[in-house]
Amino acid sequence: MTEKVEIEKTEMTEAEWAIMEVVWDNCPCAAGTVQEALADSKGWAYSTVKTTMDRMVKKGLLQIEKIRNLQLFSPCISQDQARTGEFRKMLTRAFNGALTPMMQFVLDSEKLSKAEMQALKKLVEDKLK
Amino acid sequence: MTEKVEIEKTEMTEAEWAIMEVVWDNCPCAAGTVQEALADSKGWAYSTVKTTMDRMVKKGLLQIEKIRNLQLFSPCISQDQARTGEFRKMLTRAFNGALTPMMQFVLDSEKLSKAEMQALKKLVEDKLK
DNA sequence: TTGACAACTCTACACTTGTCGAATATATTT
DNA sequence: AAATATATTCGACAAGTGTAGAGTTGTCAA
Repeated sequence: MTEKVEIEKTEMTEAEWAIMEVVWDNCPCAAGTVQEALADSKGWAYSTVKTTMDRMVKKGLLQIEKIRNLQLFSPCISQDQARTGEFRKMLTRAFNGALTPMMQFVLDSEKLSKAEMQALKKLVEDKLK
Repeated sequence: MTEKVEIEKTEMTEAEWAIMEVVWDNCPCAAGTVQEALADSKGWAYSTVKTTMDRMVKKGLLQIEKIRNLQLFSPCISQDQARTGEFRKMLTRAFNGALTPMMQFVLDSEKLSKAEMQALKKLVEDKLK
């Protein structure tokens, strides 16, 4: 018998990502909370945020738990899952999925500070032990 | 006097990226060439490809050079620029722009083979020299 | 009970993207 | 020149996204 594995799509638009971040940090959280948290940076109206969040529920990015009359949203995917998704997408697209060339590219093109290089070196060495 | 620097948006959809790759490899190149190159993987009609490419011209991703009645497309941004764009976007979104944490995450979550780790180690060491 | 609010639902609209088919224009081959 | 093959141009339409006002409903203090 074949297990049905749900592979969650973690594709998110900028707006969705912004909302997601607030939800990750304040889970579970109401639409109003998100709206307020993003007021400065985005200036979205309540209904804008709410509409987007409702759509995110439909897409399986968020879920709602209703407490009496209040809707509390929580993420359906962890921040790490989302990070992995973003990373993978970038890797696939821009480097054909190949890690080493990607690393090469980063080392060559992003000008890492000495400190960053040292940190990285340590990371690698520790990992190899 | 202030120089006006055009910062090119490298945002691309999946479809656009696929087309871009063909153009990078066959520059300058006609819409038909792209359509044929993607026939197997995408199965798009000629007009689908052409419409998308025209839109890409409007967005500044491609440019057209016309030879008699034939339009030859070339990229306005290099593959490296696009790669950098993708990478940066991922970094900003998922890691708040911080490189070292991102590296940490990759080392922890992507299961690199011994060989990849060795390769990476070498990359870093060479860079540090 | 009556406002005043806060939260939610509905509807809308413009723009982008994915996808083409049909009509035209141009070139090439009999 | 007529027929054939190519390219290009023009809509078009459905989904998805950004963005939000207006109306409805539930809640709480006076």
